Parts: sequence; C-alpha cells; structure tokens
Amino acid sequence: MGHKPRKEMIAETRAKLVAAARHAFGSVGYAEASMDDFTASAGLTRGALYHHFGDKKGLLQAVIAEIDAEMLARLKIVSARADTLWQGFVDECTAYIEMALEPEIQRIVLRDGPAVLGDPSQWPSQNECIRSMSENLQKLRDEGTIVAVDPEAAARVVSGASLHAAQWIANSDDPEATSKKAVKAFNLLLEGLLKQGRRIGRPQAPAEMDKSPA
Amino acid sequence: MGHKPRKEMIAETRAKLVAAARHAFGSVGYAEASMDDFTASAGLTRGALYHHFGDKKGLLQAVIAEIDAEMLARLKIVSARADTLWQGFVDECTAYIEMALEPEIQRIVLRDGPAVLGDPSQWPSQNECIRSMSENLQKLRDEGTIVAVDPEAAARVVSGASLHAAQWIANSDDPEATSKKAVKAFNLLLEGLLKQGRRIGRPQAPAEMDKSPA
DNA sequence: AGTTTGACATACGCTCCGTATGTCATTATT
DNA sequence: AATAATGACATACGGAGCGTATGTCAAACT
Repeated sequence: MGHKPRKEMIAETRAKLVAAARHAFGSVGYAEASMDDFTASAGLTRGALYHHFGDKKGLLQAVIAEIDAEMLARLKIVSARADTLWQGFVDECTAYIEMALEPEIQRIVLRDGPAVLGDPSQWPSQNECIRSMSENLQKLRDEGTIVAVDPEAAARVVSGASLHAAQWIANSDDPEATSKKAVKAFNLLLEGLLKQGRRIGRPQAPAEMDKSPA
Repeated sequence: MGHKPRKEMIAETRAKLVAAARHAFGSVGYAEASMDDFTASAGLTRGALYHHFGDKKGLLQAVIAEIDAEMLARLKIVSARADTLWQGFVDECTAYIEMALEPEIQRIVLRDGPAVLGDPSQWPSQNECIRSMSENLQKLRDEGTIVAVDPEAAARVVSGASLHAAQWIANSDDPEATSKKAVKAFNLLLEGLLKQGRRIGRPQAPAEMDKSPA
C-alpha cells in the first residue's frame, strides 16, 4: 500500500494545524492559546506552524479565512432561497445575527480577529459577507426597493448593527427574550432603507418578520 | 515645605499609572505594551501596578473606565444643547461616530477592550454611553416620536452601526468621502425608528443632516 | 517609642514566542 | 542510478514578559 502523494500530506498537515488552532482559539482565545499545546494536539510542533504560516498571526488569518468562507457559503444559501430580493436581504441579515451567536465565530472572527489583525475592513478575505451584502443592496437599489444609498456603506452599518445585536444576545441572561427585542429593533433599522411608502404598518405587538414589499 | 498628604500621593501614583498605560495601550496596543516599559516611563515599577490594579487586565479596566467617563461627558454635552430630543439623539450618535474615529478610543475601548475583557455589555462601566443613549430613546418613545421598541435594544444596534461606520471611515483611503457615505447610510437606519409619517422626504442628492420632526 | 499597616521595589521562576539549526524524505539533475 | 538540491518538518536555544514571593521603608496608630 503506497503512501499518499506529497501534496496531500502537506495539505493534510496544514488542515490539521488550522483545525487545532481553530479549536484552541475558539475555546480559550487567541492570547491564551499556547502554540506548543495545540500543535502538539495535532501531533506536530511549532516547527510546522512557522514553516507553513510564518507566525501565530498568520495561522489566525488562515483560521479566519476558513471560517469566513463557511459563513459566506451559508449566507448565500439563505439569500438564494428567498422569494424576493428584500426578503433575501432580511433573511441574510438574520442569518448573520444567528451565526454571530456561535461562540467560535464571535470569539475568533469578531473579537480576537480585529484586536490582533486590525480592522476587518482591511482584511484580505475582505469580509466576504460584507461583499455579499453589498451586492444584494446594489440590486435592491437598482430594483427601486431601497433609497439611493451607497451599498457598501449600508452593508457596513447594517453588519455592525447585527453584530452588536448578536453579541448582546449571546451574553444575555435570557437569550430568547433578548433575541426578540434585538431582532425587532434591528428590523426597524433595516426599514429605514426602504423607500417611502414601501414601509408596512407595524403592529405594536412583537411582529412577525415583515413580508417583503410586492 | 510639607510633603503632600498620603492620600494625594497615592492618587497621584494611580493617575500616573493609568496615564502611562493609556498612552502605551493607545499607541502600541494592549498586547504589545510592556508593563516594565510603561511603568518605568511613569517613574515606577510593576510592583506599584500589581499593588493597585491586581494585574494588567485590571489596569486596562481602569483605563477604559476613565475613557468611558470622558466619552459620556462629551456625549451629554452634545445631546443637551439640541433643540429637540430627536435632534439630540441624532447629534449624539454623530458625536459617537466622531469619537470612535479617535485612535485611542478605537484601539483601547473598541478593539483591545472587548478582546481582553470580553463583551462590553458585561463591563462594570456598563458602557455608560449605551445607557445614555437608551435613556434618550426611552424619552423619545414616551414623547411619541419613535415607535414602540425596547430602548436598550435600539441603543445597542445603533451603537453597533455607528461603531462600524467609524471604523470603516477611520481605515478608509479617503475619510472625507467615506464619512459622507457612511453618515448618510447611518442616518437612514436611524429613520427606521421614526413613526410612520414623521419621516421627512429625502432628496436623492447627499442630504444635509435631517431636521428634527416638529 | 514601638507596632502595625500599606505602598511600593526587587528578585526569582516560569511560560511562551521567534529563530537558528538539524534531519530526513522527496524531487530534480546528469 | 547516484548524487545534489529542495522542502517539510523537529529540536535547540535565547530572550522577553508576566505573576508571585519577598523585602524595605515611611506613615498612621496606640
């Protein structure tokens, strides 16, 4: 039985390192994660890490890139199966909030990432989720659903809002109740983007997710 | 010539440590700031630091509390001199964005703080700015200007939006242009909170800051 | 005056990171 | 096919930084 080809072994090593780091970063945080420890847990040493990723930051970048790609894929699925563009956009935002509730994403991508690598808007992965959101907003603008606004600008403030909503929910004593309040407030903000008259009347009671404008 | 009373000397020492740490954290970041270095720059040693603040995190907390207090004071001034509650709220948000552009605030409070101390919503200083914003929103709701929404929820998503707007602006190649786009998008979101009909008609051209509803 | 308290400095050990070097298998060369 | 060269890792070493344990000295107390 032949050994696996070289390329595969290398890819496997990289994958093992990324997986081990992802677990360590996600559970104890970047600063507390010992390189000796988590490389050992992958059956390797720091030698491999420095060889493949240059340094600890480089590995964090790789981990974030991986998570970011997964997030993007999930978001695409969500927005693709909506009936209208607006509904897809709203659904995508909601999904974004839900993803930001996951501890791994919150810790690695949303907290340690910016602290270690600087502002996400400068990342090479360019926060793919923002791009996706921008594209949707661009279409909504062309379609005439939302007012004239810079798509990227809107995408950034919206993602900021959803991100904080998620963090608030995640750290809340009663995530269920908090989630309802946060999502409602968030949806109100989103409606600020809609053109005059497209906004539907809202009952005072906790409303269902708004149906998209025809 | 008498030496200063004991209490004053101690307070002075604490202040010197906080000031030195604030400068170090703000310029090179929390992780890169050497305790030996910045305590020495204050004419002290780590002994004083551990005595007064327990550890490096404790000092970061003190620094953030100080900055937070300053931010709150500035925001109160801004909102106090507005003609209407809504205008005050909008002004306060704008001021929040502008403050978030300051490197020291951005780095210490918005990036390193959450990474080291966890989610700001759990901080003892409780993010005083959020509280202030919540109070304003509560009044706006009582007044009937905005729709029924949980004030804290709205405050959190709004601060998240403004924060990301600020980071985007701060790291932009052309802060002037980016600022215009970001603030416009942000103001649109804010209008989502207004009651039906209170929303003013918006021209397509980059609008001035909206005048408050009567 | 003697005792106690507490504000700070000094000293020590430990962990962790980055680099420099070594080793062995795979690939390229002739 | 034999040798050279590359590259994927492991090992070894040095340095920095942090936390703690201990020491010192002045101020407050009795």
